[in-house]
Amino acid sequence: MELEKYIGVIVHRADLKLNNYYQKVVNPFDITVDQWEILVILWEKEGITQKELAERLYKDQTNIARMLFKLEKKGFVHRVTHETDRRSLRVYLTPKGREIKGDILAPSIEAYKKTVEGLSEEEVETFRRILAVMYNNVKDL
Amino acid sequence: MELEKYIGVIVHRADLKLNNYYQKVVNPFDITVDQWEILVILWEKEGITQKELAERLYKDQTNIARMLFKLEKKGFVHRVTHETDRRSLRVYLTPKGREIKGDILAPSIEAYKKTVEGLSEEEVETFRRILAVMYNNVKDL
DNA sequence: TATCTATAGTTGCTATAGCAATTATATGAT
DNA sequence: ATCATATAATTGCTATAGCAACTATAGATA
Repeated sequence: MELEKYIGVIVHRADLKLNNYYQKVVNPFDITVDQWEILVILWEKEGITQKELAERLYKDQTNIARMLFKLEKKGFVHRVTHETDRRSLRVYLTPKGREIKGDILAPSIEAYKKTVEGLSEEEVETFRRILAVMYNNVKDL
Repeated sequence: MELEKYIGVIVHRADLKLNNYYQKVVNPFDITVDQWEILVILWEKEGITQKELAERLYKDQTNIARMLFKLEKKGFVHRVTHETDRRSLRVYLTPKGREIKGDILAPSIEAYKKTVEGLSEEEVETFRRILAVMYNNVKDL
């Protein structure tokens, strides 16, 4: 069977290219795409724990911790021990972290539009639906 | 804009899950998914250079070199200096590398079938087409 | 209360991704 | 033939992914 027939292969290639492009979009803000994902969640709701952040982003707690460490080092977030559970850390934005929210939205939406250029809204929806089916097909295997 | 609307975000999540599943499929053969991709190409044609392999797989030459080093260490491939261009290395399979071809095909096809379960062949084709459009939309940005 | 178990986070390890710089070899221009 | 440029591969660096092991704290139970 040809390599390009495998869904995993073509999705992986597309993922790399998409990530590459999105990285260029957020580069001016001195963050990575994954760090941007964390910020998107925090812009919506601060004070959640690392574990909650990991669950919300479907990412490994280990990596969330490491990304937050970098975001903290760069001055975008700070972490505070949970008042009633001293094992947990609550994550908050710094002024610098809140500041870029407004600047990053327009280029983000622009990036989305460029991604789906030439496709109808219906096609994009179809794509989402099929991708979700595939995701669910393999997620517990 | 919600995180899950971004194509890059959902494709990335799907990619991780797919890779995770495919890794489990090739685990019994002591290779990674990316090493499997290299082997698929070599099963079709041996003696190509690392550069050609990188181009064929749309991967970085740097990483191809490192993956081949690991495949060589594990005894699946060996590399020979090109006769007329001593900068290049031709990659060949070892008997061990050829051997697993037959054993890995069935589980690979099985994995494909599980991935597209519940989808018509037409839906999968639509998915491929839309993914290709998105890929081309961002590949040179 | 003492202990056992579960949980949040961290550290260490290995994998790929991709970029910059380096080395060795080829090739084209003078 | 010599020198400048291009190319194949390697090395080094930083990023995420994910697993196992470890630490500290919470919560449940005897």
